[in-house]
Amino acid sequence: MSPKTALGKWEILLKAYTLFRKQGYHAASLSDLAECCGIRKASLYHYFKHGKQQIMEEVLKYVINYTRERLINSASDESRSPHQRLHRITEKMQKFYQFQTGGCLMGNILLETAQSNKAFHPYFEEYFQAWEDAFFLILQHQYDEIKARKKARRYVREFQGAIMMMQVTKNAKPLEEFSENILEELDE
Amino acid sequence: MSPKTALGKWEILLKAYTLFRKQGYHAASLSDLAECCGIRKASLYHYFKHGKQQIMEEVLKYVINYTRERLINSASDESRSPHQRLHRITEKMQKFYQFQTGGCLMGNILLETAQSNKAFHPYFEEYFQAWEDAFFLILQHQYDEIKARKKARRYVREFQGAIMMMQVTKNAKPLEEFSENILEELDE
DNA sequence: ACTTTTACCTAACGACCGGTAGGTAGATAA
DNA sequence: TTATCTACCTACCGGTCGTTAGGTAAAAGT
Repeated sequence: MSPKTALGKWEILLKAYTLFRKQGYHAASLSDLAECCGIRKASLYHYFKHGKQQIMEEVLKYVINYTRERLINSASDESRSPHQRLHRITEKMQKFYQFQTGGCLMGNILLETAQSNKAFHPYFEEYFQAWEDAFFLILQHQYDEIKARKKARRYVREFQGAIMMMQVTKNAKPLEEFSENILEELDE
Repeated sequence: MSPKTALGKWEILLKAYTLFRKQGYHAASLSDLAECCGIRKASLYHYFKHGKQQIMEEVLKYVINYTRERLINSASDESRSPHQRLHRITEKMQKFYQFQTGGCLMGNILLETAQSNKAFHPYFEEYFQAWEDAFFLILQHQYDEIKARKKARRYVREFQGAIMMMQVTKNAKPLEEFSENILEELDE
């Protein structure tokens, strides 16, 4: 099916993820992407017939899946206590975002394109809803429905704010402080 | 000094503020800016000899000053109680960001350029520090120094997260919920 | 063996980017 | 009155953008 050195859609998507996360949607060019994939710009259209926007959309889908399967999943681990689950999830977040130069792709692209590209909007909704649901799953055992929802939304706000502040402080302290903070709170 | 219809640096800066806030740094072009100022692109260089980056920097300075003077200032009003001050500040935030299509310029440009343009970084540091200091001023009377600082940093995270979430929900609820939340908390 | 498909390539397109050179009409200063 | 300065202008630069057309060699299917 493929010639010897076939690169595959997957590897391009991974490179695109990193590039878009660091550079943003507009500043990351298809030439840049092609170069760091070791192919020519026009070849990108073999895998992505609809160009840059399609690549971005597929990266957004990938991030949603990855987040669900690798970051958020421990929220529904019924064999552990709420505190254990929250601890596990903050641990994963810290490990993940510690090395993601440029922070959270979803937050970055959201703020860059929200006013100009409505095509991306459904992905943002799904992503942040997934985080809210994850926190809600943990909190619903300790609080009533309304209070748990409210707290979950607050966690999402603070989580994204923390990743934003990491771009200012240039270290992981904002996310650490967020983690400590919500773990303490659950003990009260 | 000026010909009849002189436009002035100030009006250009205001238009640039709105354009950069809505479109972002890279997507907002100098042609766009010139057009919505009613002048030609090259004329922008009369006021801003160093081009786009200088315009952005002066917008960042303007936002810092505006924020200090119009939004944050009530934090140091010694004639009011901490609760009154916090109420006043959240009120102003809501009135301001309700109509700022595209959210917070500082947050938007921070996430878009943090990895590629170090020239803007000092402005981001100053801006977010100003917010933290404002919250700290209010909180220092109720809590010890360390706890007040921690809480102030948390408010900044949640505040920025709330404005980000406004881009997802397309309404002002995240910021409202944040305001309710910190006001309740101060009463405890 | 022959055909089709895959995974690339080279070359070029028009549009637009930020930025520069140099001019000009009108207001101001001497 | 004359000289200077201000606030624009037209015209253009090289470069890069996303995108398209059309080719090619090798692998896969029949």
